Amino acid sequence: MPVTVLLVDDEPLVRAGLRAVLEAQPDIEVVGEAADGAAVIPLVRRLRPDVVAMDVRMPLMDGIEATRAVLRTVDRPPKIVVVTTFENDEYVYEALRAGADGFLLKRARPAEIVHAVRLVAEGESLLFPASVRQLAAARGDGDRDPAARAALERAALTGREAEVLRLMTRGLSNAEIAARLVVGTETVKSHVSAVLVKLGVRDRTQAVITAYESGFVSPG
Amino acid sequence: MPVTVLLVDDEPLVRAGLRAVLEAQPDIEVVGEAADGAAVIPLVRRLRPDVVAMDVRMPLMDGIEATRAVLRTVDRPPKIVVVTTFENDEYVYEALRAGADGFLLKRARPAEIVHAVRLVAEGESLLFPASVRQLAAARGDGDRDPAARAALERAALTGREAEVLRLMTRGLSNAEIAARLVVGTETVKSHVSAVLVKLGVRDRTQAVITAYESGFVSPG
DNA sequence: AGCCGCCTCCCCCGGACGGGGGAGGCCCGC
DNA sequence: GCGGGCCTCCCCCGTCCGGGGGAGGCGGCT
Repeated sequence: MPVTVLLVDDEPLVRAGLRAVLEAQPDIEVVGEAADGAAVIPLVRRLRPDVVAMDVRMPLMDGIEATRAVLRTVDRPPKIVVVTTFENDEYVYEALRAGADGFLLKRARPAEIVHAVRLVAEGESLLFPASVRQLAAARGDGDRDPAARAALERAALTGREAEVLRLMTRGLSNAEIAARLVVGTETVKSHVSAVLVKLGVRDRTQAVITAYESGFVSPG
Repeated sequence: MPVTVLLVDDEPLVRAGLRAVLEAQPDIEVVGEAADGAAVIPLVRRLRPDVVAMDVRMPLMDGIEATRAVLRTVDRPPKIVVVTTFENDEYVYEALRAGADGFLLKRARPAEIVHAVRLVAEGESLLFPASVRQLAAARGDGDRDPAARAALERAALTGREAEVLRLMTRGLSNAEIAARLVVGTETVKSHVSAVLVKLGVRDRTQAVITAYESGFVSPG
C-alpha cells in the first residue's frame, strides 16, 4: 500500500509543487491539503496519513504548534516532516523538540523530497544532512549528540526574551517595548542584553537580521 | 493554438507548482524551465514562448536583469510576468521599468495565476490589482497614473543610498560602512538619514525591517 | 528546605545614533 | 551656461543604546 501524505502549507503554489513532486511517485499518495496548522488535527483524524509535510510558517497556527498539537491529541500520530525555506532555521530544533521526525528545505530537489518522505514513512528519523551540518557548524558544536543539543537548549531564548525579540523585529524601541509589556525600561534592557548575548550579536539591528535570517520572523 | 510558457525560477518546487497549475489548463502549455536568469535568453530564442514567468530573485542573474536582457537582445520578445513573493516589492517598479508586462504573487491562488498568464498573453498589461493597491497605499499615492509612478521614482533610493542600506541589512555600523565604502562617517550618516526619510522610518533597525519586508533583501 | 532559573528593577557610563543645518564639487541634462 | 541631483564632508546636540555591575522576589524542582 502506498505512503499517504497530508500537505500543510499556506501557499497554494507550494502545495501544488509538493503534490506534483510526490504524486509523480507510484508509491506515494497525497490524501489531503491544509492551508493552516489550525486545520490539521481534524484532517489527521479523518485521513490518517502516514506522513504530514508541514510548513513552519503559517498565519494562524505555525508548524511547531501544529506539530505539538497533533502529537498531543492524536493517538498513533503520523510522521511529521517540517518544511522550511531556510537553512540554519531556529525552528529546526524547536520542531525536533516538538517531536517532528525530520525536516527538509523547500529548495531541495524533487528527488530529495521524495526520498525524505519515504524515509520518515519507514520510521527513519531523518534530518537533512546538509542542513544539519550547517546548523552544527553555525553553532560551533560538533555533531548532533545529546550534549550538543542540550547546549543548544541552554542557549535558547526564554519566553520573555523571545517576546522582546519579536517586538524588536517589529521596530519597537526599548521604551515602546516596556510600555507594551507593562514593565520598566530597565527590565527590557536586561532582556535585550540577554538576547544579544544568546544570539551572539552586537546590537538590536543585528538581532533583527538574525531573526529574519533564522526564520524566527519572516517577511510577508 | 495554446499559450506557451517558459518558467524561470531557482526553486524546483515553485517551478513544479507553476507547471502543475498551468498545465491543468488545456489552452496553456509549459514549453520549458530554467533555474536562473542567465539561462533564459537561449531558451527564449529556441522555444519562442508567448509568456515568460520569471522569478525576481535568482542566484546568478535576477529577474530584473534577465527581463532587460531578453527585451534588449531578442526580437519580437515574449511577454514577461515577474513572479514575486512579496507585496510592496521594491522590485515591482524596477521590473515594470525594465519592461515586464505584469507581475503576480507566489501566494496567489491558482485561478489567479492562470488568469494573469492568459491576460498578458492577450497583450493586456496586467498588474495584479491587490498588489498595486497595496503598493500605492503603502506609499500614500493615488492610483497607477504616470504622475504617481514618477513620484515613486523620485522617492526611490539613489545608488549610494541603496548600497548603504544593503550594508545596514548586513549589520554594519556607520563606522564600518564608512570603512567599507572608503568615505567619512559623516557621509555615511548623511546617506543613512536620507534612507530613513525615504523609507519613512525612525532608525536603522526599522530600515532593516522594511528592507526585509519589502524584499529589498531576503533571508537565505 | 534549598537551589536555580526566570523576571523584575536599579546604578553608572561611554559610545553610537539620529536630527538639524550647512556647504562645496561633480556631472548631466535642459 | 545654469540648475539640479548626487556624493561628499562638517558642526552641534540630545537621546537612545548597550556593557558591566548588582539585587530581590517568585515559582518549580529536587
